[in-house]
Amino acid sequence: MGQHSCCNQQKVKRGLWSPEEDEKLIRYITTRGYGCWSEVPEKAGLQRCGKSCRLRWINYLRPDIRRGRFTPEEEKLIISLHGAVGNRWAHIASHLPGRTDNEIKNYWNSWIKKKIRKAAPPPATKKPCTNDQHSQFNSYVSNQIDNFLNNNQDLLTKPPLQDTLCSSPTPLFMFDTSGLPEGIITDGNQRRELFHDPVGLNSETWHMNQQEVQELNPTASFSMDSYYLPSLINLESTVPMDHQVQCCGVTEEREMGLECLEREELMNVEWVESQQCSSFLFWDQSEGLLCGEEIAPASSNTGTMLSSYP
DNA sequence: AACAACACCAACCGCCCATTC
DNA sequence: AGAATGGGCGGTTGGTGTTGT
Repeated sequence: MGQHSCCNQQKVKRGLWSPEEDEKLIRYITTRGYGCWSEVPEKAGLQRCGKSCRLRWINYLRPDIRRGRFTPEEEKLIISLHGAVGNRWAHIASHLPGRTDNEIKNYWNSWIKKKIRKAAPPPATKKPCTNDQHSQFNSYVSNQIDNFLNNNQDLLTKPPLQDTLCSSPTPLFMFDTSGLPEGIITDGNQRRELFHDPVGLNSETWHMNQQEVQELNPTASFSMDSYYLPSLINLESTVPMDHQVQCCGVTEEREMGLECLEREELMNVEWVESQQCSSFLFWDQSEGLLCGEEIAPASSNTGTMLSSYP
């Protein structure tokens, strides 16, 4: 297919938008709304392609855009979400009201570049990888862990957690959840994963999502009766004994989303500490990074740092 | 003060997918 | 059914501002 027809026109202007163009686009959108973007340029009197107009509006002009530096809370949320879903910028952006996918992507890329530049050579004891993809992915996850640790120094002073997180010889993998309907999946005899949209998270949302799951798959089952810390509950009851599960938390109180993952059995778990927390990263001995976030209400006294040893 | 290197980020590109014809 | 179209998304580029020498 190639380029969009709207962008084939020779007369379309490219490059930075002038204040006059912005004004035209704002005036048009605020009075007429946006339906068909390909019609916008002509009707708004702009020498741009519709796609360019759409991008300009979404990434810069719309009134609910939140500009300025990312707050530490936003940074941590991005880290968590990126750990859970990877480069799905639009998905991540949907969890940060007022932020655009482009902004988050730019932030992440410049941040990664910075980290890579600063990164030390990999330790010699690191398990060799079988292929380039594996290597790239391990490096990628290691960066995430590194970043998370850098941003949570105060939480990572406990030797067991710090040691196991930083020096684990285990190759890291992440479950591929792409292609699964957001909200959930269950497959009966393998691992079950539950996801639900954190936007506007509340018990109604949670129960509504359970209902949606049931509609999607009548065999789906739910072990929690509350949306509080379902991941921990499920991990504790479902990860196999010979698996190592670790969790580090973020104590900032904030509303966050939830990526919840269930495993069949979880034994031999040691709750290292109990304190309030709202964000977690989970590792599994064989699977690596499992998921990136968790939610806990301010009043919760559930545990935050979890580690277990085979 | 001048230049180079770096960092940031707006904008574009190209691909994919859903919808329409 | 299949081509055309439009919207959305992630990757990339290039201009500009900032920092370092």
